[in-house]
Amino acid sequence: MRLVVAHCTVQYTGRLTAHLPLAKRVLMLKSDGSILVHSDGGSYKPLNWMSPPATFAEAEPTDEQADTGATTVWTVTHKKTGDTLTVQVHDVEHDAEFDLGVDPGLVKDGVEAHLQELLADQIETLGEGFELWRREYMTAIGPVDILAHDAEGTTVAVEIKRRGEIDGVEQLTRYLELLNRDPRFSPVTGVFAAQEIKPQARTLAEDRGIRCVVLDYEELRGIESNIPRLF
Amino acid sequence: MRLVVAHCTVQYTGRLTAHLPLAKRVLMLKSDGSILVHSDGGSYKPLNWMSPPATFAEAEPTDEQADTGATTVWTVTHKKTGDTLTVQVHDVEHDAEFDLGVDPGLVKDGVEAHLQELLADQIETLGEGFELWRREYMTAIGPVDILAHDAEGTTVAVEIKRRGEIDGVEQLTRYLELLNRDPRFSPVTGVFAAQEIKPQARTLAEDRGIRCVVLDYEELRGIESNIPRLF
DNA sequence: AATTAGATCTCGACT
DNA sequence: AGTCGAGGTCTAATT
Repeated sequence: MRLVVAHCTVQYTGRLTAHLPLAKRVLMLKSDGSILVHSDGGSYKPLNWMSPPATFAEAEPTDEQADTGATTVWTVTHKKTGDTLTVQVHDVEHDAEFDLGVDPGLVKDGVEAHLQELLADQIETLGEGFELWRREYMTAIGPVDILAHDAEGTTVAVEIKRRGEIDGVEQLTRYLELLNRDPRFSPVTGVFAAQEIKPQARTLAEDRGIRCVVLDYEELRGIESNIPRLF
Repeated sequence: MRLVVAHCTVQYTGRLTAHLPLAKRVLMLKSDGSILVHSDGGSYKPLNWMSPPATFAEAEPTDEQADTGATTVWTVTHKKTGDTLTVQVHDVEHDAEFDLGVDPGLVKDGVEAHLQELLADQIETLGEGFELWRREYMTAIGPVDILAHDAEGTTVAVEIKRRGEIDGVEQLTRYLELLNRDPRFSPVTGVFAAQEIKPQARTLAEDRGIRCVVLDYEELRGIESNIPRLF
């Protein structure tokens, strides 16, 4: 991994052709030959880049390039498609190399799936007398997270999100419409359960007669962990 | 823009929760409060990040954090969603700040659009007696790049790409099916024109009776530039 | 290896 | 400000 801060121009030729005018930028050269060109703004997407596998070549500028102020020219070529990125490096402010090793990588803590598991195991969180009926009940328009029965025996469809937003309410609404057209289930009531429910989503849900329940992840997990398990 | 190379752990909480175990990584802190966490591999997408607008805060580690080796703890919070990224910085190998200024930004050289212009102006490139009829002819499924008539007066639909691949042939095929169902046009023949045509795309096109034409951008532009223009 | 669907998508255009 | 569509998409999972 090499980090360079320098004035540079960049030219890309591949699926499209594009160029960056002369300006000071950060150039990140990875050991697989790939390169990222970042400015001090934007999101995580670089201004320009070359993805791996790629070859990196450093060369003296041509007379013409030297006349414009280039001191070095990098040519990065994609090994499969032949796409090229040409960086004309002008004055260099910083140039350093680091050995990072292989990264252990990102671990995603599947909170939504875990919430569903925990709530299914502790369905009485939604009210006394609740009984779990199905998890991931498949319908024509997708799986309903949880189907349960309340104390009166009425079917309850539960949609679980980590963060409850409007699209989650819409999703549950579609399930409810479908299930309510089926005499085997009708009438079906809805519960929108999330760790956090946005005001807009709550308003929409309650306006549609859907109950909102804020889940306490730590509490659900805490209760769970106190229950001895055999495996 | 601040560049740090350090051993660190990272925790993200927002739409999902995820963490990165202890390892040496590059941390790019932009002046809008955003941060990118890169390893020496992968593509341009960081292992973890926080997009702007965000606030950056640096604090002493708690005793517990210090016990695991953390020397500083960064908390990056998204100003609108409240998503947080927590970086526990352990030993620092490199830490430098740079003033990059505002980047002039990427300029896309619209080669496909330009190719279309040039070919429309020189439609006889496709054969003697060809005459341009329409550019960007709008249909229910999208615009056909060029509609022309050949020497016999038959309608010809032209699809132009910088790089001719299978999806381009599929696109042209859909246009041809549609146009051939319309008695005003039928019969319509197809021309797939590109600077470079992949073998698979050529095979598919010719199998469907679509003619392939490789365009020479420099030549088209050269001829064009020799024609005097008034504006 | 090729295909498909999701993404903390990002990004621009348009309403 | 939201919505829609495309991307040099990238990424992981599946065939």
